[in-house]
Amino acid sequence: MIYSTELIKGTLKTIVLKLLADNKRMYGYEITQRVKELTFDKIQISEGALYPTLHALESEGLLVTELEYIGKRVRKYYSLSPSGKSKSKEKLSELADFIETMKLLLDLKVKTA
Amino acid sequence: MIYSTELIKGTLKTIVLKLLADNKRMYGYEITQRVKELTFDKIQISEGALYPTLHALESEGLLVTELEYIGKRVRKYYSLSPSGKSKSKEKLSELADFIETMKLLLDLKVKTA
DNA sequence: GAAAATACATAAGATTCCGATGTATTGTAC
DNA sequence: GTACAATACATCGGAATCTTATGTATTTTC
Repeated sequence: MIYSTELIKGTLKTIVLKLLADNKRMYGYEITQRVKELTFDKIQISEGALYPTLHALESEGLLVTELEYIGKRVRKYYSLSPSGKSKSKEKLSELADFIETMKLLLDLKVKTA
Repeated sequence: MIYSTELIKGTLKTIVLKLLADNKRMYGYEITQRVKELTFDKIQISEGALYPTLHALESEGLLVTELEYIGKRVRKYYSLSPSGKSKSKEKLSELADFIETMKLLLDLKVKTA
């Protein structure tokens, strides 16, 4: 199944913040691949969506960056700032709560972990 | 908790289709109130979002309407067309699947029903 | 050495929602 | 009996966010 794109909207920031909370630092391309992996290709983040989002999170002060050279190629690592860490927790609990609400609202059968 | 608006994006059509699948027919204002009720005020659908969505679903052939007069006031009832019924099921299972995927991706602790 | 993968980025356009505004009727509280 | 809240429809400008396409360049793989 491939999700209709509108469904994924609004969750991208939360996904990015969560991945960075778990992984100390990641670079953009790595994030797209990790999400693809973890979701068995069901969610594929386009670069046109990801990079603007990363830049936005950075300018909000939630992410900090460091450049690294792999050979001649630049790689830009992102990691959470202190405020990014608390924002990450905030966003995650919001999403968890939202999912609970949607389950109630829609009578969804969601399997237990 | 009030959800950040971006989180709700992309689920409105599914919510509407599900409510109509359960309730035979509903009118716009009723939908906003029902959602508010069912979610304990956590999700409040604005009219500026709902009415265009209803019109869109109607022009896609998923909904049919009938006008009714309550005193002098017009009320527009929406109900699912045959294709609306199958679309409703489709959208619901997609959302259920998406929620599963998000749980995996984000390690969310979601309570059992 | 050609193609695929890695790795960044921007930009035009589409979609979708928010917030405000508009109109009108009906119910309620004082 | 009248002001206010609730009911009930609707549209519109603007904001936000994503899609698709494009661009540049390096590195790996076949």
